[in-house]
Amino acid sequence: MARKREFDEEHVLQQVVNLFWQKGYEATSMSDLTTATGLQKPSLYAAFGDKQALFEAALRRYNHQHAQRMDRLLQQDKTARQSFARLFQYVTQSDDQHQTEYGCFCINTMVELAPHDERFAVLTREHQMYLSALFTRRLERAIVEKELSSDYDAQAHAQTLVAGMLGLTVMLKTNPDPTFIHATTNILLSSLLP
Amino acid sequence: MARKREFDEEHVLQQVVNLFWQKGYEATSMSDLTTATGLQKPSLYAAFGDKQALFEAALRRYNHQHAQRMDRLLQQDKTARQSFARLFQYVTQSDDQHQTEYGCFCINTMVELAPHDERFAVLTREHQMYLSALFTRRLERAIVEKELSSDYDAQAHAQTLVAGMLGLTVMLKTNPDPTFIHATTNILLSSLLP
DNA sequence: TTTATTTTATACCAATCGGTATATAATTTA
DNA sequence: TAAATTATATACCGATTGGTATAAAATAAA
Repeated sequence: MARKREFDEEHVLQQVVNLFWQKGYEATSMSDLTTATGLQKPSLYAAFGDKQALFEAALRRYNHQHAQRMDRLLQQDKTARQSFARLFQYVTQSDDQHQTEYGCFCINTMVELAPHDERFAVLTREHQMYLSALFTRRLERAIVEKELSSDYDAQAHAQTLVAGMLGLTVMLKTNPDPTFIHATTNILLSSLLP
Repeated sequence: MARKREFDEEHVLQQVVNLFWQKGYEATSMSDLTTATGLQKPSLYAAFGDKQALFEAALRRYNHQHAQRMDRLLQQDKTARQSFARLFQYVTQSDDQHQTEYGCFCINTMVELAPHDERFAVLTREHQMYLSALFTRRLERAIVEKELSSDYDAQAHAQTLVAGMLGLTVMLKTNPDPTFIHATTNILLSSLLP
């Protein structure tokens, strides 16, 4: 055979995620990516394809990790109310610098690319649907456990919680008064998880 | 004096709004703007300054018009419930092609520029605060008119409605199943305007 | 009409964009 | 060790980026 790769694809891809997450697609140049990863352009192109393919690989990786994180957050507490309180707490006051500074990579892509590229519309929509399914499952469990009444529409409320999380995430980008975020979170939780 | 301008600044600026609204800041080139407006670059630079100043002028124009439209929508119906139903209807099913295709120019800017440019963070935050104030006023009127109970927290609910509208607007960019949008809208209205 | 002033149009600038051809360095199989 | 194969590094490509110098065209006041 031949020479071995000198870099770890997973590690490099994570650095690509962080950069696209922070700056978006258009504002990130291939030069930015070479300096961030330490690789030269031919290595990046050989390993991932062109800029768009690289972005897509990064987004897929992010979505996978993000979904896992959301699921984990929802399983930590006994009640759905506590679970979603923890989830909104994570979204609005995470220690993770990327989460608070740059929001959600998938949401950023929904705004920047989904309206102009059907492939990214599909990719981001599927992630939202997946989150919605996670939320629904958690709410259905709460119905079984008698936390919520049996006529509670788990799916509709799950979708609304996703939309609320989405709105809060975008709102955070303008550095609003924390009381705004607090009040909104409290109303969402108390109104949607009665 | 001297020669007169051959173009109408307001008309040109509206075309600039439409282009930045559709494509965002980075993806819109000065060449795109000259072809869309019919002006040459020196004319654009003389009238509005550089690309960033032109974008800011466009966003200010949009925000002004958007705020007026939101206020008008909220005054058309007798009840707050009907008013916000009409507002969400406008956001999710407007005839206006720009509204449905490209969402909200201000929200797009919150995602693309606010995290990296404090000036746009301020500009977009102030618009959200203004909308929140409009919503609050409408809800307070509903309290006076006995539609809502006197212990209803108008401001907190207004902020939550803004966040919900924001989330729905971003969600729409992925072309989700209309039943998703319908369900979310209904839950938001029934939960936040009891 | 002359003069002063401003807008317009053309052409151009260095810098950067995404992407690649080429050649050298490295490593494995034979 | 020799041959084959692959990754790397350098250098480069045409196209486009935001922005401007220059000069012609047009219009006002004198």
